[in-house]
Amino acid sequence: MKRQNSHTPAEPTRSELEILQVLWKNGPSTVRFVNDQLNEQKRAVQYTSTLKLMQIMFEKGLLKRDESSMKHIYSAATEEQKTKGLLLDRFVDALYNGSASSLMMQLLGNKKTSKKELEEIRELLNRLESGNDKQS
Amino acid sequence: MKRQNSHTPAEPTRSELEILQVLWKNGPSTVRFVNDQLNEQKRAVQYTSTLKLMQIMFEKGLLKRDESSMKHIYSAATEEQKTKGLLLDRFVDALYNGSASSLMMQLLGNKKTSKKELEEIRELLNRLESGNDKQS
DNA sequence: TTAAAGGTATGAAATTTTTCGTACGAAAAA
DNA sequence: TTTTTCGTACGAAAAATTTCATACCTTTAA
Repeated sequence: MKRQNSHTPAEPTRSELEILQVLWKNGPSTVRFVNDQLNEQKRAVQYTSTLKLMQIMFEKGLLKRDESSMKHIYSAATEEQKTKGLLLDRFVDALYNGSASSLMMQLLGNKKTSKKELEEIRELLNRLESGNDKQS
Repeated sequence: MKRQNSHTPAEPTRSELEILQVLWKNGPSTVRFVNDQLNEQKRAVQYTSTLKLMQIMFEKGLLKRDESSMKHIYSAATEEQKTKGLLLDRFVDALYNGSASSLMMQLLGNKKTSKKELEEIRELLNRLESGNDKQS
């Protein structure tokens, strides 16, 4: 039953991430709702498949749920930013040896980054550097 | 035997990516070499496991190989930048709805981006913007 | 009160990914 | 020549992920 190592936080799989996205976007929801969203926005999937997966995610600690009513209400156990940040870190480590700037090179090299996006990024940089200006 | 849809390019799995990294870094290599690298840098894994995976990757078209000698020499079928770029695109789409700047926000918000990296990114931005300075 | 609709729980099948054992051939060392 | 070493091929087990069928309970409508 090996599943979680405490030092390696929950790692949502692709399918699990889809469910998380629905919950992050729409807030606490029933399985029915999540399943409908998936079918509308992603692909055909059976109700019980979604149910089962969400139950598993609940067991893993990826989701919380309110069982007070018969219709359980599920919600993401962790904030969107936190989880995505974790995944991003993993991704950067796996592909770019942990170097954020390497990833940037790649990202900006990919044609489809607009001038507007570049400006947003620059502003972000400015804000960051003024925010921790103390020392080296 | 469904495996590839032609419109969805080969998607290396986590383990496959590790092997690709070794090949990208060191150039065409034998299974033995790749396996040694994995054991040194990643985790204990049996020779035949690496062999098998590399054979599968060869069948999938992820790797090429030179069979002229008894010791087959494997190499990555696609360039590092191309493959990583593809994975990055997928990643940005899946998590940030395709928005590079959203990803950046996240990335830079994560505490552990060093000052040095921030500078590198800034320089990169400067180079990019001077490189296409014409108009909005 | 019965039937229908809609919910959860659960076991298991189907896939995919990962790992390893065994067989066997070629080359190198004894 | 014989043995040992080092390689590939291959089947299949193990694990992880994803999907679905079935059972059964609760609520609502006939």
